[in-house]
Amino acid sequence: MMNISAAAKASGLPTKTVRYYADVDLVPAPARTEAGYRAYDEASVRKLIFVKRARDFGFSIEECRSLLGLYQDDHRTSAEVKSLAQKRLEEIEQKQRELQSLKDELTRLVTACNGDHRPDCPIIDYLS
Amino acid sequence: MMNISAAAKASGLPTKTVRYYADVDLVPAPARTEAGYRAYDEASVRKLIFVKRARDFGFSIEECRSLLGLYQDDHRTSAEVKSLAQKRLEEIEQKQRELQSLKDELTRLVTACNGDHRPDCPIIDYLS
DNA sequence: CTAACCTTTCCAGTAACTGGAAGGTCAAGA
DNA sequence: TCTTGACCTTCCAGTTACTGGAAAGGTTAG
Repeated sequence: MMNISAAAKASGLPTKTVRYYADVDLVPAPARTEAGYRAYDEASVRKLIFVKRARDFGFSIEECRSLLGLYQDDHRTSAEVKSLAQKRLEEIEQKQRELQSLKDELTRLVTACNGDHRPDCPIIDYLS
Repeated sequence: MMNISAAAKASGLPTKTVRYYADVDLVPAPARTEAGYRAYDEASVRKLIFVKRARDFGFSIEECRSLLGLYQDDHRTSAEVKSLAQKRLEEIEQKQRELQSLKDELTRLVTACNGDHRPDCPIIDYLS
């Protein structure tokens, strides 16, 4: 059993975040010491690491909750997991398309702008 | 002079958002009626439209505040505006790189996953 | 024993709204 | 004139996923 900062270090998360995950019941501490300190075991640390990876992939806390449920469920099917990952992939692709058209438009404006000391600016003109 | 819902319609923003922009002093209502209703003129509506465009471009409220300052300043230089736009462009490019590597990794996992009724799942394995 | 460092809970703040409640205003129709 | 419905106002709370800080208590090394 380790205390919260050891669990945080082992999972690569800030202590505050580990406490937060316990608060929202995503990865609760499996036990408390006499003094009320959270005590984490190996299994919980693995869950913290799992959640950190999933968060880095952009899964929301609620999606992490689902994934964690599947992670702990020996009877899960890979189809269930794949479906969540595919949903996330589509979100990423949608975001990419949005960013690209944004970038194209902004690039055109930046290119058209002299960027000198004069007040004439196609960017401002476009926004107006 | 028009009331808030007319200004909202003219700018394409929700009424709540127009009120919010007034609250945070981004685009204040230029006047009030006797009854306390916000009264918007043409100039303010133009500012609302300007802010909406800039927000659609992903500029933050604080960046909009700067842009609006430049928009209203006849002595601005196009260099000032261009610099803000370029900063935003770099942020977009950074986000694009992050999304791409995320997508690559997630795509590999999704491809490797059978997505069938069996519990074996490379996605879960990877996250663990 | 004390200093340093750990832990706890709770409260507030972040960005940019959004929803809702309670209550005042206004224009049109019976 | 009264009422109905669509406006408007302010204020409070909630959203996401933490993060910072305060106050108070626990633990450990010297």
